[in-house]
Amino acid sequence: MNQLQQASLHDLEQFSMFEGLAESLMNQILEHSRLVELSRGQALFRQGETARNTYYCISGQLKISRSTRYGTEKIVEIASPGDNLIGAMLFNRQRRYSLDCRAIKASRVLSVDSTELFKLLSLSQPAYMNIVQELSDRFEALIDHVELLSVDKAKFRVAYYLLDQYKKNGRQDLFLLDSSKKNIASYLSVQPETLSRCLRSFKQSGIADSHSRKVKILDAARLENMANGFDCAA
Amino acid sequence: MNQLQQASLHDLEQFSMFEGLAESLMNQILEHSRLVELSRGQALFRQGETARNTYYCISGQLKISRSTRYGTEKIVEIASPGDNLIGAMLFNRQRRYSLDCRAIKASRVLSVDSTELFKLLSLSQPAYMNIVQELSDRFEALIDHVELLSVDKAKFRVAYYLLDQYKKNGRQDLFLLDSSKKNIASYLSVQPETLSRCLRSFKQSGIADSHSRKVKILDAARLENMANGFDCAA
DNA sequence: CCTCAGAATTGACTTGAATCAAAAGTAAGC
DNA sequence: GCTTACTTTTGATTCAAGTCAATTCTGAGG
Repeated sequence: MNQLQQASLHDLEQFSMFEGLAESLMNQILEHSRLVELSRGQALFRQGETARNTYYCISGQLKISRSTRYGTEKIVEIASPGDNLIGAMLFNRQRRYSLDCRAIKASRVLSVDSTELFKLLSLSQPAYMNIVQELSDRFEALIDHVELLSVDKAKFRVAYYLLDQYKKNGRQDLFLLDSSKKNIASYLSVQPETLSRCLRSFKQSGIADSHSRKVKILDAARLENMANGFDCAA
Repeated sequence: MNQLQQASLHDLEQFSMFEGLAESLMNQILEHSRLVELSRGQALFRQGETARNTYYCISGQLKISRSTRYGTEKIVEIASPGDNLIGAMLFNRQRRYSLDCRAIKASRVLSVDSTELFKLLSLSQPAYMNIVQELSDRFEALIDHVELLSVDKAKFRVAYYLLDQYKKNGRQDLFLLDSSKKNIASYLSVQPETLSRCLRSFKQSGIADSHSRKVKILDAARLENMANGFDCAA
């Protein structure tokens, strides 16, 4: 975990949490910020550790996961540039990280001292709204994930995921999966074998073609049906 | 949905979100509060509706659930007196409720105008910390729930739930389930039949006895093992 | 450009939870 | 206290997903 030079205003500006803040405040935040570089596979923080810093992904990709009491790893989110690392944004009573964070690719991360950050943000009305907004949005995304996990059919979950990625890529027929299938399987709480078989089944029934990380949506309407739990026959 | 008289300071004081606030602020909040009474089965709000109010459970019991796109209902939380109704606490970008809320028993609820509440709370440093704290805690509880749902063995989920209830009841051997088994099954994302069979299996293997809502923990150590994914043979 | 560990696929098999159906038990509201 | 609707239990069956094992593929790093 390599520490770099001081962060710049430009680094801060790309995160919605810092939107609309006075420049003087931004500069104060900057004083408690630094950039951190991670190589592939390196851990940024582990669940249970004292939560000293709040992190934001500048470049690369990181996975945020829970080490379950069953010894397995459940990926809760795959963070890309522009995302804040949710595991580190929370202020639980014990001031400990409740999730693991590890770089999937070589990554650069903005690190801000949590105590100082909250002290500064609490002085500013827009900053306060940003935090509440961010937490609310994250909460809501997690509720959506709970809904997804409550569906017992793997095919529906995979369809929903593909549809989601399709929408995120501006409904381009052709796009790339944002992570390895192993990670996606963990995110969807299915086994990699099951994900593989689902994708094959989509290929056979002409819904979506896939090869390594490339995905081609062939029939968006049917994919949508599948994601909504219809079209069980496919 | 019957509207009652003005709420009192005493009604507000039992919620952690209002802890440590100046009395003048509390009185201002009170001006935008009212009490609402619900009979069994009545809806308080539905997902998609404009989120005008923030609600707190004073008495009774309410279920907070997501109507899934598969047409099923997934209970996210069962709220008891002292809980705020999480579905109504969020400020998502669309200002809409993202969950359903319905009374399980006849209930009394404190309703506060969201816009005014946030305006008032944002002026106070302790109030700001309370909100962030509350959201963080809720988020973390939801992460725990995601971990639970990621376990595919129903027996482990049920064991975890029983253990959780056991702890919440001060490790008393004998306690009552806080809701119907149908609701608990929905919360655990299993079918009622499966829950029933799990409980029977615990009875047969001498881990926990149960009869209607009464539960008696017979072997807490084995229950803990089961909740942690061991003791598969039982 | 090669090498090699990890990722992905595929097949065979097992298991456990969903589903359907029917009976028994509860408790809410009159 | 009765009635009735709903909840819970139980059994039989089905089928989807996990598991295990073996092979192929891929891409990260030297």
